[in-house]
Amino acid sequence: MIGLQRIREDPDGVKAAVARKGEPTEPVDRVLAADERRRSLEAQANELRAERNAGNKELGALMRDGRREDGEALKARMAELSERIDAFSAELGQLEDAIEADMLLIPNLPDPSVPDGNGPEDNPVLRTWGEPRPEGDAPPHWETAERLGLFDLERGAKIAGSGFILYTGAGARLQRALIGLMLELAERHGYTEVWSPLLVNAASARGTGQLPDKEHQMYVVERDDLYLIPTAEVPVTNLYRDEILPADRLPIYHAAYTPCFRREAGAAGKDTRGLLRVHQFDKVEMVKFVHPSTSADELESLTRDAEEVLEALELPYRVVERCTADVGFAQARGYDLEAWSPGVGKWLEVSSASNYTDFQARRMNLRFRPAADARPELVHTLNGSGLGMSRTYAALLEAHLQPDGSIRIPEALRPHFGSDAIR
RNA sequence: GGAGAGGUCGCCUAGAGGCCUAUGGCGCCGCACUGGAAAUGCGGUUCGGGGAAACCCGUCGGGGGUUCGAAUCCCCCCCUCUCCGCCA
Repeated sequence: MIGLQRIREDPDGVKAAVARKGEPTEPVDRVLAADERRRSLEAQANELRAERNAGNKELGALMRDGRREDGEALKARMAELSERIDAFSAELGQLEDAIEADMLLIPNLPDPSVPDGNGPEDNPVLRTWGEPRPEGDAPPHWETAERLGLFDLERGAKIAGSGFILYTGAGARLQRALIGLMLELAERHGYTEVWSPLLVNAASARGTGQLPDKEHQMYVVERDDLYLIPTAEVPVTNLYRDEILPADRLPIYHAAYTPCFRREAGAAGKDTRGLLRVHQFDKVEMVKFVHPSTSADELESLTRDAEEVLEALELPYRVVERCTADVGFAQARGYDLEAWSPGVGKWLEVSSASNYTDFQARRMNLRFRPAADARPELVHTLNGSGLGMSRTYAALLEAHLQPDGSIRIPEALRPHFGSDAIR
């Protein structure tokens, strides 16, 4: 959610920013009108409430003094007053619900620096690292994985369905090694590890912005009103929901390894082979809670932290900035890290680092107190993958394939994997 | 899943239909005293909304209800603790 204040002060600026993201601006107009009406109604209702409070106080005194007749007369007047207040409250309640519903439709405003664009193809490439192998220099990862027995797609599908990967033997160990390395790097970069629930309640899903707009992406446990997390961002960002943090607690960095569950509804037919688009994948996520004045810099260092994972894995990658069409609904700005996949012939998105500014914090009512006697302010939240496992895994199988058919395990991964190659 | 006890302003706590405009303590902030501090004293200290301000309104886990009036009574839900059951 963005601030109502912002809409009041600069409705045209807000609408222009919303339009840059390709989102509808009608909710902004509706909020503006409803807010004005709400304030007028609230002022009137408050006046009546003040009158009732005073009257009831007087009534209490009359009853104590035993002046029953005066009391009964006042009581009748008060009953009428309450009826009028109820009528106001009912209308106010409706208005507030309408405002709330529209506010949830308004995206975070893109940072002015975000480049314009119509889709991912317009994301400018900021830098490239490493020496990408020529396309076709290695077979697609699913062929190598099958040859070396690293996963069993058919049995995974039998157990749960297509898109649920069963890793086997060295393939399973490689998965675990990657998780271990990523957590080690995150810890070295100052992130405190958390190990979180994999199901969240509706309030948490709403807090980070999965509800209401991304409900179709999540698996729902309807009976218990819980959601399987699509990313660790959801539980970890909600850690401090409804809290006021002392200023000296900031910045807070957390990292978490979790599986992620995504229905990928609407993506049928896209990237169906191998590990490119799956319903369950593993990920180490980094989450930051920071002072608003630092969030721009924090996004840069967060991105660097993710890049270092790719460098440790010796995987050539590039950094792109997401353009207006590709910046998420809740995000103000962000970068994608894409690892080169010579077998598939594509740059695979393995990490996404984003600044949510105060958008999630407002939804979550997550604040900090700048000074002991100051009013609370919203923190800024950021998150980035470090990294998403299945695509990283795919890139690794292709980038490190040796002429003899083995997979070279990069130096940094060896202590976690236990040997220097998969043969 | 069953039974019981609870949930009050950062923490502890009083509160049992109108003297609640929510008490007291701790902590915190300001001031005084001090060379500086401690101790002490005085004042302030939930969060949100409206207003230029004075001030007004809401807020006692959440939501409904009863009532002229609810922290207080009734109903539903959530959470915590204890015991029982089941179980890795």
